[in-house]
Amino acid sequence: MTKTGRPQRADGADAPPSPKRERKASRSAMPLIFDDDDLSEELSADRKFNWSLARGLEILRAFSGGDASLGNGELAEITKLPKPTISRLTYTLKQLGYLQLNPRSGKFEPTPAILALGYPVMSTMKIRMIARDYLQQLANEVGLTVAIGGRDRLGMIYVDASHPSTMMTLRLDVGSRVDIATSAMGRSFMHGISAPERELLLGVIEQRAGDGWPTLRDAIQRSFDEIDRRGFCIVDGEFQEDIRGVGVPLVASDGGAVLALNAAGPRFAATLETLETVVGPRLVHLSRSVAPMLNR
Amino acid sequence: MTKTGRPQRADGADAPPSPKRERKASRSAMPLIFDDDDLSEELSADRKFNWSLARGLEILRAFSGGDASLGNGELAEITKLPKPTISRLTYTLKQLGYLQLNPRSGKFEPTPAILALGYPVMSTMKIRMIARDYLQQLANEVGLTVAIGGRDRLGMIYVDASHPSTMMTLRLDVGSRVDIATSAMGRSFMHGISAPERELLLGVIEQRAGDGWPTLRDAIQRSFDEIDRRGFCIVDGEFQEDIRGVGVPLVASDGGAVLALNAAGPRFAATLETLETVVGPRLVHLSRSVAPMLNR
DNA sequence: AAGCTAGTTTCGCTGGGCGAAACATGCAAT
DNA sequence: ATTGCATGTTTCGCCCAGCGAAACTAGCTT
Repeated sequence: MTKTGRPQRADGADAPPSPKRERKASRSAMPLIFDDDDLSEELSADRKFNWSLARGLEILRAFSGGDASLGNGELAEITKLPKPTISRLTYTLKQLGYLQLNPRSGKFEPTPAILALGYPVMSTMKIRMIARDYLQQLANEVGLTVAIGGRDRLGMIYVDASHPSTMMTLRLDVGSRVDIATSAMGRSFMHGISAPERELLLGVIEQRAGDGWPTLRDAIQRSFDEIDRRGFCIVDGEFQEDIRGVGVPLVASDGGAVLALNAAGPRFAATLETLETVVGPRLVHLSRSVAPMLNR
Repeated sequence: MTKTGRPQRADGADAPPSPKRERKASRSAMPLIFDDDDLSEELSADRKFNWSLARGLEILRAFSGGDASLGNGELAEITKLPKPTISRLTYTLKQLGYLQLNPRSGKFEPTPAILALGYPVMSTMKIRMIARDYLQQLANEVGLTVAIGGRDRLGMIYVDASHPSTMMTLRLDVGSRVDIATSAMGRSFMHGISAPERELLLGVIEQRAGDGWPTLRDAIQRSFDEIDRRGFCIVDGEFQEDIRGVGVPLVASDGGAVLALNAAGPRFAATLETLETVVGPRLVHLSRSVAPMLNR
């Protein structure tokens, strides 16, 4: 506290008109961006870190909250940034074509231009070329969504997803995000990374879990054990009520990229037994066959 | 020129050690970002525009050039920004998880986290929910890739794409970019927007086309005429040798969002006659059926 | 007309961001 | 080793781009 970001306009006295609110930490503290993060803060006072860029990107992320369009006020609310700052950053993003102003509502909405940013990720991931057809085939056979995901903060992002032709609901597509701690995919990913990285992640997850940590920790541990034992883990209803899924780590043979595979769907789409006896082993097999091709 | 961005460290004389290179325009001029753009510059001296954010995003865009990974030097090359600036911005993007350093090559590569930025676009576009099945059905029937696209600078970005089950090559997926001036989709889009917007765009395209403009202009005009006459246009080999496609504007009945549909593939996948008699009319029909549902 | 909500603009301050230059590092060729 | 080159990072001091409190404007609602 005490260390305010920028002072208000100069005046005679120290703080004449507005000593009222506590003045939330600004600039130097910046807890906001990493509300949901890991390696987290103490970028503060980092001469190399560019906050303007970080803040602008945080605005784009704000739309992941589920609202199709957001006004400057709402964005200020979500990001905890002061209104004039939001105003300028949204203006910039609009000029660059990443946001457009919906004239009817006076709110901003993200534009297709943003998708262009993600395209390099998709197009250069060898794994997508390699595994595409297998994913689709497996999805059709088992009647579940089969996906590949990589980590983003405390979530897993689908980089590829195949839906069975029958499934019309639960369309989690490329770019979808599932929780790293309570999903089969997330736990499989954590199993695949190095011990130090894993500890770091678990530390942040613990912090965020609060009281629920002991339960969550045990559940995660059980998933790890499952993977040790038979290569895959099953999570039933933890990530989302009525959703169950199987996860498998996907680690390049040379230790390069770490990803994870999953197959998931609504409970009625698969019995636990099917997941154990059919889907799990199939996923493990898939992971084993494509892992060697991941090497750089 | 002459107006340099920032002076170098203070010294006695005006420019003692390095009056060699011309000092390329910086900061105020900033032609670089909009090399490929439209509404373009003269954001210079705009108190509301945040350059740090713009530059950072430009770095992410640089990966669209086709290189899977880029070093700071290459990025400096591409974006025309000075090396220390690149260094700091890539550092920031790395900290935020959008870039990762490939330890083997020492270069940066984009991460799945970037896909999370685009997800809101995809998930909130009603059109995708509505048109998905139609696209897939049409794709299978005509054996071509069928897609919906929106504009990004001077390109069209696929916001949804369905491939026929038979097509393994030419997988232009979500996030793909095709030229606005030489593709059926791009021309259809231009046909759909308001006259002033269209003129603005054509102005920029003209500039960029240089000598080729008269030819290009006529070709675009012919496409517009086709759309006037029968609702769709066919472009054969202009965007890319050996690719042909059909485009149709997709305009919300209330004049809201403007998008475009296309069906495209390698020449052997469809005769011009098929495009004219079958694919074109089908696309027009599709556009008409979904347009009313686009209203906000 | 008064109140309220949402967003923009003003304004003066200042520290965050900047780039030239120096430094570090890695790899080849001599 | 030494030199040379290429790539990337750090330093350093300058200064203006970006900042936020406060004032203002525009739209609604009461």
